[in-house]
Amino acid sequence: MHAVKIKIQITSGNDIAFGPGKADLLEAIGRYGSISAAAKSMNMSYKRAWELVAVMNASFKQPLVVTSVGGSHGGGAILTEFGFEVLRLYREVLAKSDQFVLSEMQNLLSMLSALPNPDLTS
Amino acid sequence: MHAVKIKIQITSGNDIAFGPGKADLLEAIGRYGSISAAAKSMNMSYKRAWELVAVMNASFKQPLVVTSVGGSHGGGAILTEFGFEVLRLYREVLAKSDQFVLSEMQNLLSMLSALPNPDLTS
DNA sequence: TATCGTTATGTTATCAGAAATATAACGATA
DNA sequence: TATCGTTATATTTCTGATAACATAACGATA
Repeated sequence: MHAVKIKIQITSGNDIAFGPGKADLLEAIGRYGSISAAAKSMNMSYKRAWELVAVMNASFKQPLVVTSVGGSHGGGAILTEFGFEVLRLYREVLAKSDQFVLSEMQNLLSMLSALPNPDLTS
Repeated sequence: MHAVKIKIQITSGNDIAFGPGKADLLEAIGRYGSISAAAKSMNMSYKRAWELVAVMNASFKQPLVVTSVGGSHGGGAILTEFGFEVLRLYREVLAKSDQFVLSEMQNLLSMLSALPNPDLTS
């Protein structure tokens, strides 16, 4: 029905150092140990995932993901301790912020019409 | 340099009842007394502005903007008391949230590399 | 009753960002 | 030393959101 969507991005210069998409990707990389598998799991192209990782790594003091190429399984990617910590902190701030914003938003929400508009995409 | 960008949208069913763009538009309509003048001031097309107004008005219990067509000056649009109040509340929540998020974000920000990446769009 | 600037709404064109495709390099292991 | 799945990267194609364009209706006022 009604919802409050909050999006928090950390920008660094011209590019987005971290945000919701990168957080999800990081989590998937942690789970699968591979950029390509992570990308596939969220059906994102490998190329895009690789680019996001590159920006992240370049934006922070330490790499969040380290990759290795070649080898019997072709290579892989692992989430560093640092990366894991960034993810944890981001998620934590997001959860707190969600709660904060939602509580602050109550009076505004009460001004919305009870029923949403009909969906016209048919 | 580094910044935290926070975006708060209120969704209602499938469409976005309110958000940063609509807030700016509302403010401009209040200032200019016309959708077309407001649109022009933020160089947005009249059509787009009109659509945003339509969604807003349909999403809330009362209209935020009332329009009149024809007449010596062609017509116009005014921000209702209700619309003004929605705008005020939204801006208030946004400011508070900005502050909250920024303070919660400090440790994460300290993990960013000091210098942003070079801009490659040249 | 002609004018004028605005609201209201449909149609077409454009373009940036994303997807799709292609290809090279890599190196453990069998 | 051939294989295989992955990283790494360039190029081409597609698409969906938006801009641009067009047009009708409206009505106070002069």
